[in-house]
Amino acid sequence: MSQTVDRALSILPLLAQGPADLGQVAERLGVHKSTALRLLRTLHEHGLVHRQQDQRYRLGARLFALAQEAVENLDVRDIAHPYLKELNDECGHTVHLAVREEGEVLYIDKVESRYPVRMYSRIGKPVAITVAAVAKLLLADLPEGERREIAEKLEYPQYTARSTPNAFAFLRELALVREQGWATDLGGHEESINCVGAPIRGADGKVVAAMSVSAPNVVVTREELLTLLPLVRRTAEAISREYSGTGDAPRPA
Amino acid sequence: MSQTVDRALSILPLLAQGPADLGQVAERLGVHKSTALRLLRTLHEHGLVHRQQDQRYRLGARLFALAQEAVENLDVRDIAHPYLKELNDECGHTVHLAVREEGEVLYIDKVESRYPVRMYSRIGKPVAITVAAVAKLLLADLPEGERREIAEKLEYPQYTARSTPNAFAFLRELALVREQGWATDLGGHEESINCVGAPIRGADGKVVAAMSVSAPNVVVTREELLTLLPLVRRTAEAISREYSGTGDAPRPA
DNA sequence: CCAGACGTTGCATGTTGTGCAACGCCCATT
DNA sequence: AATGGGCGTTGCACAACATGCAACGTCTGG
Repeated sequence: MSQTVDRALSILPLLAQGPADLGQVAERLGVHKSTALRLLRTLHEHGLVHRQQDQRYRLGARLFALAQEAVENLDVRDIAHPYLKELNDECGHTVHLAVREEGEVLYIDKVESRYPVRMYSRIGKPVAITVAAVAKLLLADLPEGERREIAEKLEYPQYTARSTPNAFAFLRELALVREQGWATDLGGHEESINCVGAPIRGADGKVVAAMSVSAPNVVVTREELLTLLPLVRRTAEAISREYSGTGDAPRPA
Repeated sequence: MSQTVDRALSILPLLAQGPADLGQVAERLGVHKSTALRLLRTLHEHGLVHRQQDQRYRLGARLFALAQEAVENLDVRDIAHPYLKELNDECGHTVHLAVREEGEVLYIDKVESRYPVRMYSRIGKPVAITVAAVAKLLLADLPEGERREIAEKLEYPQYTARSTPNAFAFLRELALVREQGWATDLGGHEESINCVGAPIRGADGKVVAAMSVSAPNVVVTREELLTLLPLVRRTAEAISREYSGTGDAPRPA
């Protein structure tokens, strides 16, 4: 919509492919050299473009700094919340959002069930890392070495008969979760409570958070809860798209 | 230099701090809302800016993609070569450049000594990973878990009496290298050859390559070679700056 | 020593970006 | 249900600003 800016921005993908000199930039933009020069100068002043000693232009460090700063200031919670609420509207159960922090997995958001029977959890509280669906999702994304290291250092409390018994079983579970792209906790923490969860990924494909839907047996059976899996996964994917800044105009309805 | 582009680019750092709506952008730019709108639209079309469902603007995925593409298409060798040549001009010894690739460390550039006595090495050839200064530099930057894993899988050929004897010694050496920011190989590969090396880092601070200066005892003693350390380190830092696109107008002389 | 290529500068032209004012929309308030 | 305010959006007249041209300076290679 703005010709000047449009031209200037067109330089960036061009330089991303590799260094180029003024003449090449001008030619590929279809403008006069002096025009290209002024655009490059402006980009340069903002640090988006760097001039190497052979006088050619390259993308500059500022671009990386901006990308990094943007990621740091991005709050998954802000972005995810409306989606979690919507999911809760549709299924009625408790919805959790969790992240990994310093070797623990913490709940950072929660939308309460509309059913009278609720499960115990608190925002900011570490989750039962060896059994919770969100914990499995977050750990499953780590490289194999780290997974093993963590799994071996953990304790495996037997909350119920279905709790993950040991590191070996946990690692096998993580491998499964990693492959299938979703996770469950079927009575592993409290005998009567089941969860299904899915991962939320950032622009680089790494898992940055995990969400899950939890419900007690008295409300829905294990099988009924599992029918929600497609919905949960779709929601997680929508949050991922929004979080990573991919795909525009989400649900213009 | 170009007002329109200047204004448009000023939006980016602003959005890096967090999402903002049209009014906020216009105000902080000091322009009319309609102007800000057109700038944002242009940025949006190029994918640098993303609109979330609450209508606010954020930095978009394209920014990350650009940064990533730029890094992938950056060739350390291209950038480093003139510096290596210059270093060789100043000290006369053989200069090497190496990178890590698939668990090996490979020489990717070399400037030959001007002295008649030369050391054996070939571009593209894997280096003696347990003793070479460049190998130590590249491995020392890895996270501790990976260092240990690699060290334990390596073999430790006793090229000379000074070769690294085993994984334990190697890990201790890597820790030292990591801490001091430079590395040596004092007769560990060939009894009569010594090297001093320094790391080359990318925009994110990670070591992307390593360089070293090598010379046989018959030309300079160990101690004399070590006096070159500051020069080697300064050169590596200059390459790092250039490679990461930091700091402008390198050596306008 | 000269020719060519490249980056750079100043300037006159008119294209293009600008601010204004008015509109439409959605949400919150009464 | 009605109303007001906030926000994003649009069309337009004006002139500011980006544009291309031509000329200059510099460096490199023949």
